[in-house]
Amino acid sequence: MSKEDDPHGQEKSYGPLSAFRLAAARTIATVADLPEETVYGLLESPPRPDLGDFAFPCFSLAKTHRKAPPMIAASMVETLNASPFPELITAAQATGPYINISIDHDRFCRAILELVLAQGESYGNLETGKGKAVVIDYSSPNVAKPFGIGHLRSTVIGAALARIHRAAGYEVFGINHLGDWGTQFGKMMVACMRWGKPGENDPDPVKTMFNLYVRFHKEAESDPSLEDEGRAWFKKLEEGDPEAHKYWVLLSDIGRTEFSRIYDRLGIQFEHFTGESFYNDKLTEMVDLIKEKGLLETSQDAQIVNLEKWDMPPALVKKADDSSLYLTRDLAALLYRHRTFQFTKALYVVGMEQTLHFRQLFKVGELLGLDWVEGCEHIPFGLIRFKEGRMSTRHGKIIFLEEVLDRSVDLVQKIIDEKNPELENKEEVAHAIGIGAIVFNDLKHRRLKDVQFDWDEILNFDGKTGPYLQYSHARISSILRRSNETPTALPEKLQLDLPEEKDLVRRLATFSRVIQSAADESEPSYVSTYLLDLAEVFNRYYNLGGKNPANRVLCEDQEIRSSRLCLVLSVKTVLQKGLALLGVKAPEKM
RNA sequence: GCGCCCGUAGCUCAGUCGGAUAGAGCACGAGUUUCCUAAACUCGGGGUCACAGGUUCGAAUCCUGUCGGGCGUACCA
Repeated sequence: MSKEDDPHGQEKSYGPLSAFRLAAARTIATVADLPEETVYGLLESPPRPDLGDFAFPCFSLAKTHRKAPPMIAASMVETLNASPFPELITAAQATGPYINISIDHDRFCRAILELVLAQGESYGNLETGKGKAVVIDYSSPNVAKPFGIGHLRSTVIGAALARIHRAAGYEVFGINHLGDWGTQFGKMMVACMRWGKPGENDPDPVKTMFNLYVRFHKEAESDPSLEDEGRAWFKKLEEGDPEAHKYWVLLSDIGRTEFSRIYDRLGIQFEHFTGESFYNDKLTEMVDLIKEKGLLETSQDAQIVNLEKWDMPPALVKKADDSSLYLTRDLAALLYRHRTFQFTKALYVVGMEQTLHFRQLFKVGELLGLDWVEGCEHIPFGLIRFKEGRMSTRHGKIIFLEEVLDRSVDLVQKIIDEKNPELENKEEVAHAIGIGAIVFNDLKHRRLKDVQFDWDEILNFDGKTGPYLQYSHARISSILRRSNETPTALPEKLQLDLPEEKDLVRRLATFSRVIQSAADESEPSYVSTYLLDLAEVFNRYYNLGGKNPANRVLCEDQEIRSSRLCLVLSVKTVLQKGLALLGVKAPEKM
């Protein structure tokens, strides 16, 4: 219960809501005979908005008061009602074991909407990360393989985390730790030499590489000497063999070109595009350091760090043939990154199957006495699987990301032609929605869950999807266009009396907290879920106008109309901002 | 074998630092458009929160065990 020791910190994290929460806590504290901070920490949200804005559970008082919680609640509310409420508080009522506090609705709406209108797209931003640098290693595809749907996860989760951390005030360095080094490169060289490398005029060099990759692994099953040959060529590459280097340039260029095109489509930019090869000249220093600390051992001709004490298999630093491994390069990268960026946090957005690798990596860092390794964290995520089982590039069982994007955009194109054929810049919108649907689909579930690839589901644009959010945004844009006015300030008297309106404002108020927890837990889906809830309330609200024109935003009464315009503009701002955090565009029309 | 992750409606999931009647979407059935974009909205059926113990005033949530699925477990990344 040490959380309550820091009311200031909490005040910050509740954002614009904190003043009201504090007032509620103060109110309860007077009758509960508890410190204000304790009450502040215990406050909950009632399950239904009509019950009130803050709920105080009386269970914990049962022992000291020697009474049943509902009776405590009732008698405390009686006391509260006997004298006038403090500022910002309008009502207290006992419902079972809870005291529900209602806050000053007008002041609340005014405070929130004023803030959103004033801050615009920076609404929700925090300063918790101010002065801190965070390094995010994400996407990091293997150059020798095509970009499959499986790579989408690291890419979009990492990109979202980069934006979310920026919104939380951090300085972010996104790094694409391209897999452009390692044994698999030697294997690709062997494949090229045996079966022909992608030529200069190859229309689809990626496809050619993919075929070579699959063929190599198929033939290696019956001829294991291929593997040895691959390892030998990688060793040559590391030793600076010119022929090996030539192949390396050819292959990594093909990969880089392909990936750049995909990142463009996804709207992702990296601060650093430094692959594993970048650390080739930094490996010696790393190995020397390990040796210096007396951690290096020779085992079965390989150089290792023994991690038996920590119930882990040994960390392999050098292979028997003295060439480097994934871990060697990651250790070098770790050192380099801290030196270069002085990070407080370093996130590795890499699949869950590599958990052991990162445990070993961080443990070796710790053994080397690098105390800052504490700030390093593996951010794992679940696999994308077929219904029939695992995807495997080696066996050619893969779905290309570009195919998914293409099909999605095509389908959106068709839907637009059907629903809104007059739409200008159709292609641009189709791109925004088609890509957005795929990206959002990947970010709407909690990271750790395995996801099953299903064409029907990924190309479904109804319900809890990216297009649903974009559609809500477009609806608001349409209202604002028709209104012929852009609200810049709140009207004298803010009139938002529908329960849906209050609900919307309440949700707007929690946006910064959502960003905070998404950053703290590296969980972009918090933002997705939040946006879906917000849009759902908005759409319900919007549909009220279908039955009764007085409930429309663009209603007769000028004052109500202005109030509602401010509200929906705020909702639009948050939708747009939230989608932007996830890497999804929000078109004005669709 | 051991380690990590997951198990909530037919399907996909939210809810998980314990709290009020376990919520959505998809699919299925029935409705809503002379009126702010029907990619929307409303209503309906549908649940032993994998199972068994334990802690607690209170457990989908915490602990232990069992079962089921996934991943990993030295020269791949």
